[in-house]
Amino acid sequence: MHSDNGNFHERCYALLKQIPAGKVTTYGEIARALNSRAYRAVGTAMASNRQLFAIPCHRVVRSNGAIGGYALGPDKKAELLINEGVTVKNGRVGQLDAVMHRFPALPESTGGKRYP
DNA sequence: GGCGTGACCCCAT
DNA sequence: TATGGGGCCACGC
Repeated sequence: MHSDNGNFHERCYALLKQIPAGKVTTYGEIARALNSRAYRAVGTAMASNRQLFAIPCHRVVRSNGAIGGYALGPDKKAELLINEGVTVKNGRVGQLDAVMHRFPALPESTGGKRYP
């Protein structure tokens, strides 16, 4: 149709902006929110992010609770999360379920099947 | 046009 | 609780 709204990357950024402070999400969750399995591409999008201050990519952690990677280093990422109120211990997020942010379902995927 | 890479995820041991 | 192996997708060269 008209256009795909740019790139898959931009959609990830849009979701990141919807994450409030004190909350975090996972790469897989973002891919899920986009109804895709491109968890790998999500990470690539973060790595491609040049606006660390505009896009809170530091609020994205691994689904296993690990901090993950960061352009300024994982240590800096943990510090930012702690500064926002997220409990980080030994480079891992505590109670990830408690700080996990949930995204709304996509309008085109509402109601029926998801993956064929 | 095709191939390798990567801020990953899941399961089995 | 760690560790290893296999699989998935979008992007750049």
